[in-house]
Amino acid sequence: MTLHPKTRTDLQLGTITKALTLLDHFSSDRAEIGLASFVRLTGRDKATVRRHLAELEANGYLEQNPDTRQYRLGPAILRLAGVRETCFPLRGIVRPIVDDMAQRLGELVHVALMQGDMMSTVYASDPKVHGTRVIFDEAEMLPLHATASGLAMLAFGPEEATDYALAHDRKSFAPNTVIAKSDLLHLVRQTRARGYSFSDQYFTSEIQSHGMPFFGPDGVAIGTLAVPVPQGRLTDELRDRIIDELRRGSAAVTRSLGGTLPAGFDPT
Amino acid sequence: MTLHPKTRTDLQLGTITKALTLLDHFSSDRAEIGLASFVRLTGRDKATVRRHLAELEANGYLEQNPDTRQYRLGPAILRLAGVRETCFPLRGIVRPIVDDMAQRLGELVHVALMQGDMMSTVYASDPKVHGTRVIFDEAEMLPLHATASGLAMLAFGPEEATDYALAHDRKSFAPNTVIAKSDLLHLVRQTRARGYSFSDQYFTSEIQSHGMPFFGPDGVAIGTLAVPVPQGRLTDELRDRIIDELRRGSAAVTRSLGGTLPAGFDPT
DNA sequence: TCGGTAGGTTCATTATTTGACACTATGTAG
DNA sequence: CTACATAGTGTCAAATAATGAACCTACCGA
Repeated sequence: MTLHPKTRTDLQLGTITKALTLLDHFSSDRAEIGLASFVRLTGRDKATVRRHLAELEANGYLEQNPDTRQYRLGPAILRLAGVRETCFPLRGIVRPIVDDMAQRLGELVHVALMQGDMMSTVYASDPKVHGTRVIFDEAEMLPLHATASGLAMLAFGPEEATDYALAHDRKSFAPNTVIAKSDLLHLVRQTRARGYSFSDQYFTSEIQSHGMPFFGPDGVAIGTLAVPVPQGRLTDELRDRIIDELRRGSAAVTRSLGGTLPAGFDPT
Repeated sequence: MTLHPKTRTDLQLGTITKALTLLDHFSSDRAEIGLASFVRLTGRDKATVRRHLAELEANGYLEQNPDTRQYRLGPAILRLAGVRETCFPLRGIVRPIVDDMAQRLGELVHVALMQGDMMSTVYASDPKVHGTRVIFDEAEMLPLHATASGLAMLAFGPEEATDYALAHDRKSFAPNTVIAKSDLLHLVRQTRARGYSFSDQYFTSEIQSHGMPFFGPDGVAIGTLAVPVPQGRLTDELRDRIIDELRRGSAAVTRSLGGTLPAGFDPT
């Protein structure tokens, strides 16, 4: 046994990963990306990138806009998403629960799943009752260290995630983003102790957010519920209602997914 | 040197294609697939398959069921589908149009997109008014030569698709499936001439189906609308109504997508 | 105990991928 | 017109990454 702890500079990229990484550059803001842009984004050679793009396109994961010659996500993805949702209807399960929460709170409620070292949105329910609303991009990936969802995940999710988040450099997103390792550790412990996470403009200015995890069959968190609120609207009373809704929502989602709440997590 | 003369019939598949092909084996019936099953399905070496699976999993395209150790589609796909739908909201555009059609007809209406040498379902609207209904698997890929959607595509889609479908062996799905090249060509010409396709139990016994394409900016078909009906329910009157709805639906979808109807296609 | 299944790993060999460079072609802004 | 951006093709030597046979472990039923 070599004792090298996970020292790998983690960049042993296979061809598959290199190609799939290309797809990650798409977002709501970047619907279409051209060859030259990909070359700049990845730093790889143009010929290589082109080969990858061509192969992804041949498989339906990309398609080319005939006018601009830029690439966009292809229909194969829709099909796979359909299969996934048919077989494992997370979104469908979560939706009624979250819609109810949003309705009662009058605030946006947001569901995210752990994915690699980020979180990806599964569903967001906006009750649309206030004039000022949280602008939310469903396609954006959320960092673990700077969001209420992420903190809840770090506190109750798989250990590897916490280790990773602590070991790597953290980007700053807003003036309040917590970067220092000791501070982050403190936040995680605090989150574990009280059962919910709180982000005070860690990710977005003027947004405060509460988060709580839901759990898989082994009592490890697999995703989160979160309620972001515009700064200033958050009163003590609203906070209490949010925590209460999160508790009930977390239990409901966990139950519906066939998961189990871990011993230390008691949504009294 | 042992030489089993490699009877390689397959084309030069890149690593990326090999890996992505693994994902295609998932469907509503096959929600989870184990390593051994993949080996059987693909005929490739176990170690190779395992590496591909691992790399797909690392990127979130697969995840492993902790209990069974089988693989299922992962959350990355949901995210990409979200981006795709945000940027290019085909499903959202198509839904109201198709819902209306289904409502008026009282029959299932089905939207599919061309993808490679198959068609994949984008949306299906079931008005649920009859006792007997068409059972429809949204996740299934449809062959070009044996469905109303496929025939409409062959008649009005890119030439390459027709060439490919005619050049390759065709599978039989039901007693009526058309296999012979000359017969298929005849069907395609007929479809072109009258502007809609008709499948009399080519794909599924007891199902008759009418189809019509919708078009992209260049006047080439990019997808289809189809109305499958249980055999016996299809009267002349219903057929006329279906054709009429298809005509209007095809025009509406084409318009909404910013496409143009080709010169020869006149939905009078 | 055996035999069959399953998931997962190792490592030397090999062949696929890679990137630099050169070249075409189209579009567009000055 | 030039100058510079874009997309795309082709070649080829070098390096890296993919490969498959064999091996290991664990589980299950007889």
